[in-house]
This record gives sequence, C-alpha cells and structure tokens, in this order.
Amino acid sequence: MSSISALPARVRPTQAERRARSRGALLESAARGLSRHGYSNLVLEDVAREAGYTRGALYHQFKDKEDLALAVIEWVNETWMREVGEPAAEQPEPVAELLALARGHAVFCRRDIARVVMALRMEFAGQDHPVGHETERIWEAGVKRYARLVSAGRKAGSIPPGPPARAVAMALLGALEGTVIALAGHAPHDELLAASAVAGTLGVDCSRGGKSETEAAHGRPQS
Amino acid sequence: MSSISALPARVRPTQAERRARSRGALLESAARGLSRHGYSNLVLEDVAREAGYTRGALYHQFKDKEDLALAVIEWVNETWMREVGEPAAEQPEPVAELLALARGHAVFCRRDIARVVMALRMEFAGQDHPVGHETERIWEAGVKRYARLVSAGRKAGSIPPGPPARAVAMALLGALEGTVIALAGHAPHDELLAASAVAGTLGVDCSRGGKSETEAAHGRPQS
DNA sequence: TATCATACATACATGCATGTATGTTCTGTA
DNA sequence: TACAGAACATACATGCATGTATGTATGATA
Repeated sequence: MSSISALPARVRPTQAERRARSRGALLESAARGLSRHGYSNLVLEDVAREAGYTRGALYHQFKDKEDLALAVIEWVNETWMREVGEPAAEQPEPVAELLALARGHAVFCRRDIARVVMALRMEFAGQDHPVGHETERIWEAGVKRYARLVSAGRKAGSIPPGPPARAVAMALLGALEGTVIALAGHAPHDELLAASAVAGTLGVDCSRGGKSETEAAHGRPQS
Repeated sequence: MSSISALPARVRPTQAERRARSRGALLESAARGLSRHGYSNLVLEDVAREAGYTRGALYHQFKDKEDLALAVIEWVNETWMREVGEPAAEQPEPVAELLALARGHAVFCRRDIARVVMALRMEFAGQDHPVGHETERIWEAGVKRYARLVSAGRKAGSIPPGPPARAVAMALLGALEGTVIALAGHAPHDELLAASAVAGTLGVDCSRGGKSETEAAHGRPQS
C-alpha cells in the first residue's frame, strides 16, 4: 500500500541539495553570530550547533574562520544590493535616491544580520586583516556612491553647498548606520528617523511626512 | 637662613606619585587599546608595554581585565562629563543644548579614546556582562537626558512633533555617534556635520552656517 | 640602619578556541 | 552489489591569553 509513485521520490536529497542546505544554514547562523558577538568572540562550535551541525560540517564547507566570515560578508552584501541598493537606484533624483537608501537600509537592518558589516568594520578598523579589508571595500563603495549623489544633487541645486562631498558622504553613512543600530527593532520609527538624519546631514528639508517603504509596499500604513 | 625644609626634595618620587603615574599611563594605554581593538581583542601585555610596564604592574593596579575596562569606562565618562556634558548644560534652550552636545561630542571624539564606550557597547550588546551593563548604563543616561530635552523643546515649540521622545533620543545618540566615528580625524567638518545630523533628526532647520539659537527659538510649524 | 610594605618584573599553570586528523554514514555510479 | 567519494561527526594537538605565584628593587618608618 505504500504509494511510492506519486511524487518524484524526494525521500533522499541529492548531495548538491545537502551541501547547499547545510551551507545556507551555516551562513545564516554565522551571520547572526557575527552581528551579535563580532568576529573574535564568535565561537564556531556555537555557530555549527545553532545550525544543527558540528564543527566538522563547518570545516568541510569553509576553509577556516576567516573564509566563513568572508562568505558571510559577501552573502549579506549581495542581499543588501538586491533589496536596497538596486531598488534605490531607480529613483530619478539624487535626493530621492539618498532618502530611498536611508529608508531601505533601515528596513533592511530590522533583521539582525544587517549589523554584520558595521560590527566587523568597527572591530577591524585600522587593522591589516582580510576581513577588515573586505568590509572597508564595501564601506568605500558606499562612500563613493553617496558622494556621487551628493555632487549630482548640488549641481542640480537640490542639495545646498557645504563640506566636501566625500566628507558629507561619510557622515551620511555614519549617521545612517548609527541611527538604525540605535533603533534596532523599533519599527516603524527607524525608517522615518533614518531619513531625517540623512536629510539633516544633507541640509535639505527632511519632509517628515514622506511615505514609508513598508507603507508603500503594502499600500497602506502598517498596523 | 635657607632652611633645608623649604622644598620637599623632589629627587625621588613618592610612592603615591609612582602609583598615580603608572595607573594613569596604564589607563590611557588601555583606553587607546579598547577603542582600537575592543575588549576581547585587547591584549594586556600590549597595554602594559605601550605604557612602559609589564603585565605585573597592571595586575598590581587592577584586579583583572574586567576591572581595568570598568576603570577606563569610568575615566572616559568623567572626562566626557567635564568637557562636554556640563558645558552644554549651561545652554538656556533645549535645542541649543542638544546642538552644543553634538558639537562638543564631535570635538571630544577627535581623540581616539572617545570611541571606547561606543565600541564596548556594540561588543557587549545583548550580553550579560558587567562591562556591557556599565556601557548600557551610560547609554541609558544619555538617552534619558536627550529625551528630556526633546520633550522640553517640543513643549516650548522649538522642536516639531514627531515620534516618541525616547525613540528620537536614541536616534539622536546613534546618529551622533555614527557621524563622529565615520568622520574620525576629519576636522573641522565633523563638528558641523554632527550638528546637522542632530538637527535633521530633531526636525529643526539646521541653519548650516551660523548660530541657530535665535532661529531655533522661534520654532517652526510642522512641514 | 634595620625592617616592612609597596611597586613592579619574571615564571608558571590553566582554560579555551582553533585547526587537523581520523572515523562513520550516506549518495552516486558501475 | 560493490566501490569511490562526499557529507558529516569525533578525537586529538597546538597556540595564545589570562590569571597566579614567586622574586626583586624601591620608598616609608622605626
């Protein structure tokens, strides 16, 4: 009576699926651990256990702790690009794109994994370490993007003159990161206040009443 | 007539002076180390060496690593209070005090030791550790002070309505810390941009160039 | 001057996390 | 079915930082 025929016999997972599944679970667990404990405080045995494995599985998928951290960074950065960076790039105006980045980043950072890059950047600041270099590279890319937008906005007249665009860009990123970290888990105010901080740093009127991203996504204010 | 007892023969330092001198050197070295490497990455042998001593001197002055960190926190906090907190309290208007805090904190953070509290707060966030509790206590005191000022400013009409005062206060602290860390060593723009971020989060016109006290006192209807 | 306590330096012991080596179960293929 | 290799688990070895115990020199006190 055992009906084996109906579905394509998913009783045994293929090895590629096993590998991908365990790798994903380990990456997610490591991301949580990194954002909570940082790099040197991260205990690989805890990472593996929270993912449902042991350190053996971890060392089978990743060369060492550093390799794991770099993979986490790449994974988080790709997720950020897809969910925040690329959508914001569709805004026609520099100021609109900057505010979209702020709101999107705030929403993104409601998941604890988002603190990874910020935490690692602080931990390895001024150090000569591959993980530090990678986080610095991502940060520098952000600074460049923000600086380009600031310059464009000033040329268009939508952003008043002020300190050098690069300094403003660094301040923007810093204020944004600081705001969303301080407000972690305090939705929905995180989105509004992140946009306000960015607007203030830019020197533009913040237009407090702008529609929130969650609001826009759901079509109505969240309850 | 020149008596022998005129000057206390300063050829040999008294033991109290020795103790105070070495303790100060160790505290300063530890503060630098903590702001650069965090707590768990801090190597006590390096701390002692940079101060001109060995670990023996350190363990003679402080019970253990935790005791050293707590002493550093207390020392930094006292310095901050004297140089930033108390001078800003003399401002008559809430908005002026908030902006004075922002500018003063930016100047204060030009010394690398200022990152200590922020770095430790991030490292021990959500942990059950005495160092984390102490940094959290300092943070909470800051939030309370900022929230009080926000409420007072709103009652006076110089700060427009918005999210709850406590949420705004946390955002203010986060944006301020993030800005000054991102702009570490980029004087003089750090001061201006820190004030701008705070003004933006508050929702007041930041008036980039000059003193904003008079304008902020008039207040502004909600945009 | 003799003695003690303090301010340090040196030497030793411990724990903990990483990395590696080995063993076991499962999957793909002949 | 048999075998090769991947996906893991277990066991072992190493390094490194902390903390403690011990030793030494300097200032205080009689």
